Amino acid sequence: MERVCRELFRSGSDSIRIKKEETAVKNLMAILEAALNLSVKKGFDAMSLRDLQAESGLSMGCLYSYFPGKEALLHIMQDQGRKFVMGIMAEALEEPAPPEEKLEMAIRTHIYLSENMQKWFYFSYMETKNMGRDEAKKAIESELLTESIFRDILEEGEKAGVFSFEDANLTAAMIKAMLQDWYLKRWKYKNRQIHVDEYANFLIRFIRKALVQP
Amino acid sequence: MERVCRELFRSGSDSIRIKKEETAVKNLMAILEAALNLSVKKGFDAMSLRDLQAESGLSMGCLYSYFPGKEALLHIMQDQGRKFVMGIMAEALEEPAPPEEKLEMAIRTHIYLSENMQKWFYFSYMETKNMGRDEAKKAIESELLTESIFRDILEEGEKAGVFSFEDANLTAAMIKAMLQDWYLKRWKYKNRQIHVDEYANFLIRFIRKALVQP
DNA sequence: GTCTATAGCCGGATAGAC
DNA sequence: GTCTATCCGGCTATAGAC
Repeated sequence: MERVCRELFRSGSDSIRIKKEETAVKNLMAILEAALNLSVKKGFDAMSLRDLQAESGLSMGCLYSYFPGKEALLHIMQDQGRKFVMGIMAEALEEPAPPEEKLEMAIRTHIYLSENMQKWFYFSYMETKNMGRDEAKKAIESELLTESIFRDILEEGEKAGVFSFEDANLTAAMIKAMLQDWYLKRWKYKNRQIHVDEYANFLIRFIRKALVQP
Repeated sequence: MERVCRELFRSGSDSIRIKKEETAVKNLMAILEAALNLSVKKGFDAMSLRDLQAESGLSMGCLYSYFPGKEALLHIMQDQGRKFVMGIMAEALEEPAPPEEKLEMAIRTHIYLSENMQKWFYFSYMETKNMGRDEAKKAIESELLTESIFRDILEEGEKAGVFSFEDANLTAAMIKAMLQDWYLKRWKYKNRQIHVDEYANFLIRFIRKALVQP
């Protein structure tokens, strides 16, 4: 969280009117944390800036020296989160490896990442539709990029003769759908006391079974 | 749609102040259709009653003689839709059949139902979090009920020796996640020109592969 | 049954004191 | 850098004419 906020400050967004890095980062953290909590609880639209003021411990006027308006805040949250997530995914997959290992690595990385950033993933998914055309486009591109990571691994595996499937696109889409269930239906898995390791292990085996020739 | 609205009228909800069935049903259809369209486009919260007035062709005052307030409208939409969907699913699965056929029947019914009622399914999923405690509970129960339909079929199949899997609950959850992708990511499948039959056929084979012993 | 007009409130945004 | 006070527009909801 601190890493994200520091980067946001240093990116030199002219909407931040604060000069001192330490105070800026500290308050940005309070703001984004509060906004995420409230958005997940009641939805970004339903969250008023007065709610945000109370939850973050800052005043109305102070909020506005960190972002120029409510809509801009939504974009900041989406953008910064996306950059961070994409960075982690790319980092995890940069070393070459055989397709089976790479698939497992990609699945595990995504699940553990969405475990640690569960609120952001949930928020990002649910609020995509409320964004303007250009921002919605970025969200879609991001979804397709993640999906293409899996599609590429599948195709590599097919060439190498270790995977067999009908349609790489559809298979990748199904993998993505199953990954998303982990952060979208968290209440369900919590109630059933399914731990993240259990979910990841199950999913890897489930997918592997579907990837072999009958 | 007409069927749902007529039933809503006849259920004798005292919030409907209109006496003549034909006018009531006609207007209810206009209202629910408009509300669904607007909710899907911009979200239920962001839809104002003035939007609804314009889209439905009725006046502000008239709207209020069909439902007592905006929040009540949300509940009506959720409730009526849920009743209808559950009725169809139960109807489709009432006849006994071997587990393999039953599984296919359940998957197809759900996919084609969510194809025909795509907007309602999308709306219902996205707006669950905005509802009060009691209504949210009903939505969760409904999700678990659908899931249990699949879990029961899986367990029947395991006893009969035709299916083999690690965990019935998790497997059912994964099936549900893949069914949901069809109506949640409709833009994706539309762009790729994946027809509903293609999706259903693919999914059935994909799941079947994951249900056999390696 | 349906309409228009209006009450009353709440949210986003800003000005300017400290 | 942060606060309080205030403006203004849009929202839900209702009253009462037709």
